[in-house]
Amino acid sequence: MRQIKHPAIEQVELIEILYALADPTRMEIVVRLAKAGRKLTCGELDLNRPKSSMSHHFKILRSAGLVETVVDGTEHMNSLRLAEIEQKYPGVLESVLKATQDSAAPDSL
Amino acid sequence: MRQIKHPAIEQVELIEILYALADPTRMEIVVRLAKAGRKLTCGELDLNRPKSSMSHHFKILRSAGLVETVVDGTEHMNSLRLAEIEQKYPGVLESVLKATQDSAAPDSL
DNA sequence: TCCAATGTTCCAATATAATCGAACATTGGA
DNA sequence: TCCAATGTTCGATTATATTGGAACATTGGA
Repeated sequence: MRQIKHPAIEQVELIEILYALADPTRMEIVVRLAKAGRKLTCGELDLNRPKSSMSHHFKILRSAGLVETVVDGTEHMNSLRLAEIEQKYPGVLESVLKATQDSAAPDSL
Repeated sequence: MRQIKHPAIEQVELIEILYALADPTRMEIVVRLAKAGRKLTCGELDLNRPKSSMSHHFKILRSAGLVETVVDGTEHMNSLRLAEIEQKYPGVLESVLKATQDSAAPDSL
């Protein structure tokens, strides 16, 4: 397998995006990718879970169209398809990311 | 049971909202409530499913904080908690609703 | 060529969710 | 008081998702 297949933005479904985000592990991955603003390997995204579990979640994130993975040697570099998704579903992903920022350790709680 | 309990907006979790929306039946309910712009009974929202199934989905929509139900005689009037959710999670619900409008039977496909 | 590193795939086990018939609760009206 | 209407709850069944160990594939370097 040289490179990994991803759905074209045309066939990305809103409900699949919502489903993919509706899991704490996957949400965490998405949030970290957004914060990083650069491609991250699965290893860098370590969430203290077995490789097979992480791979499972990445598969769902990819098939939902949220994450793009490019193979680089033995590593897989992951990034958010933020711009594409914003264009097709304006505000959806951005508002979700914004909401996670706001609720994450605010000044006073 | 006189009236039904709902979570306060403070305890409404983003991930619960996403989970609740990530189901075709529930998404359909939410979209119809949004389009109606008024309170609807479960009956008016008929999606050709048994009462017990509908009740199950409404329970999830309520516990996620998306839907408010007030008892009126033998009927249960349902409405979207759009304003509250918009205030807590700006853009999330609105952008999702917008996305469903845009993709629903556009002029050319 | 051999090997370590990075992920994926396979598989089985467990957990969670959806479905829906039947019984139940509540209400308002005849 | 009885009954029909509207939903909820219960319980069982089925379907779908998550989890993680083990084996596998690919790559680059020693």
